[in-house]
Amino acid sequence: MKITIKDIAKRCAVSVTTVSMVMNGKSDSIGKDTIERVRRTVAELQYQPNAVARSMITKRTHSIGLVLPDIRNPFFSDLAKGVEDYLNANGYGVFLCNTDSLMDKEDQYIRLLQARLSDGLIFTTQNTIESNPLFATFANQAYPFVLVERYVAEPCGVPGVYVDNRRAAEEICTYLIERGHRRIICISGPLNTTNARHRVEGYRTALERAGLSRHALVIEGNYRYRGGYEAVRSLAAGQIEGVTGVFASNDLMGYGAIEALAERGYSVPEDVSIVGFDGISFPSVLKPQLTSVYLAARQMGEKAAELLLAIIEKREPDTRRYACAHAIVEKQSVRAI
Amino acid sequence: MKITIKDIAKRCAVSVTTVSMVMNGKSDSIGKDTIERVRRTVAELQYQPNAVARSMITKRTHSIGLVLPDIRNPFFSDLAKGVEDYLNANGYGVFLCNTDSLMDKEDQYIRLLQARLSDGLIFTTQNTIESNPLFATFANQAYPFVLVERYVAEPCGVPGVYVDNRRAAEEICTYLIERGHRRIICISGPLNTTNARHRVEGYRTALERAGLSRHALVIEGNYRYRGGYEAVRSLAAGQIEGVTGVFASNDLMGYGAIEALAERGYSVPEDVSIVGFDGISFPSVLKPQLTSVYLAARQMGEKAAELLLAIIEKREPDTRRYACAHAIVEKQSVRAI
DNA sequence: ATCATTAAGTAAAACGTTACACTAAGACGA
DNA sequence: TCGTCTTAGTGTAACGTTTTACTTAATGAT
Repeated sequence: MKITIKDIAKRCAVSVTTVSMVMNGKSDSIGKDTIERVRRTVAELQYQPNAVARSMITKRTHSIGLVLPDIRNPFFSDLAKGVEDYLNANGYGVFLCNTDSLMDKEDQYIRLLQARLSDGLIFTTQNTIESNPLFATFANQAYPFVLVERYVAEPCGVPGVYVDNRRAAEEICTYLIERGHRRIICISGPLNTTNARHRVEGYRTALERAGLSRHALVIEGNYRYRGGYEAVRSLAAGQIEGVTGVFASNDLMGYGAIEALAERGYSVPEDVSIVGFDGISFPSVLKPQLTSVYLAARQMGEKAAELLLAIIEKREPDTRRYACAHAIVEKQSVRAI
Repeated sequence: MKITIKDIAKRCAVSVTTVSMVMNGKSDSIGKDTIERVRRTVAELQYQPNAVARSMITKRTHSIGLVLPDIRNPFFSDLAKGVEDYLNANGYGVFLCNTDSLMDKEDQYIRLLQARLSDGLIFTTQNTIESNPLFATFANQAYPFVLVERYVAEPCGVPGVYVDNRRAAEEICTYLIERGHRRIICISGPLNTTNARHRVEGYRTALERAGLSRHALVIEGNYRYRGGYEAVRSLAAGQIEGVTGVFASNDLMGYGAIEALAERGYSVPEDVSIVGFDGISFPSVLKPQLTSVYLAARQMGEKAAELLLAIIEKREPDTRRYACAHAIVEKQSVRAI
């Protein structure tokens, strides 16, 4: 039999209220010796308050949900580590939810978490957030949640941690242009996500400014290794002819592109230069690694966790948005021509 | 106001019992039309049973804890994905707990999970499990848990998913020996963990059989990139002279070793061959990747989850141990001499 | 006409806490 | 002596379910 607060109360010949107060540090009006007696009994019987019963009253579970496409993507495992570190340090637990970028798995998870056990949600889904009807539900119920690296149409005022994808993409593409590249193609993320669209916009802006718009070519990918590989394979000979630069909307696709390029006889960076986006890191002896826009996934996770906790603890909605800095990190995938 | 079972009952003019029964499919003795009426009202008001209240009675939270050193290590994120996929498909949630290989963080987490919200635990900690007093606690309370890739002294009969580390290590070292290597050193994991010790034993056995014991040299690492790097740096010139083979107890350390070797002027695999252990995977265009013992982390996770669920659902202890297959996968880090 | 059986429910206890509104006893000042 | 304060608590409702044992009305068999 699991031991309960009543057992402690009985042993100490006090009321359960007293024990509860001692346990929760609300012992202003409890005598020194009583406190001591309760403490000793608790230690002796190894009493642990039943958190479920406590949640029943407090309406708090001290756990939150982290919804992301796939923990195996280093970007997300970094992010998850940031979230978990921050929340753990603050007494919260983290529910891990991989959606595999599937809309229904995502919906299912959200409902589950909301109904079940979580005080809030951190969201990094790949899906088109704008169209998700659950958003309205959240807003109505004032259910705390924070977005990471995903946008929603402005009117919503959804709190979150964001990157200036337009600008970052423009910068990294300009970086290629400054190194003499003229024909640059873009492998984008799923175009139903706002962040993918913004990255494409940045790409277009950079080309436009340099008067290279006529060479613009966007191939839609899926943010996966295989997607980058397929994107390059799908190119007609005429489309790839003369291309010296590739902008991949995330690093994983960039690596996939390198593989497909190699199969077609182009080596990186000798024949074609590639830049990526998100800056996931691998053991540094592995080569070639992508020159990329580094996104500080871990810090983003920490910031998101901080924001969510603030919302949960204030018990009122918040619409803050944190911009997350980005920086170009040079590796071995670009050659100046 | 969150809507409750009472609201539904009132609207339908039935008792809460009836609603509860309909919700839980125990509707053998409820009329067709009543069921229909309740269902419609539930859908209409978007009622979701409060899982905390339910847990109060059923003593089940339908969530489990996954305790591991660091989700950013690809071995663990693969494993986590396996765990999560299986459990999610079976209606369970997963609490993610990174211990950073710190004993106190681990203890803290275990207590938290046990008291709080989880029906069981999956354990992949780096720590010396044998000495953890919590083990006794588990056994006494019959708290369901499963170990993955960690051993405990036999008498305990702890259920889990295991690899035959001795044999696998012996095999991969023999693989090196067969390719002509004579002077092979070993970078081990923390020697207070059983799996690290077993891998060292396998290494020693392989050398012994080939009559090479006099060349045996074990340097203790920590299963991290940096640890492998430092291990090689710590070698005296005389110790590294003539070495042509390195057995790293996990891949991350193997990559770290490559970096340190490069700094000392040895290239892999031309001057020194390296084999790893666990077979974590990176985008395949990155080179050189380690020839390693592939461990099927994801399947191990799935199997562990399956085992845990079986234990939880049977409500009785289990001592099954699953052996997990291993296989040598050849990449680019070994040269025959 | 009576009894047993079945179908369709219901009332209330229980789960283990916390929160709220009380109280009893003593001290202190006037 | 009375009234007020303070100290050190206490009793009980409430949280939202599930579970158990019970009820009622209709039906069918004898």
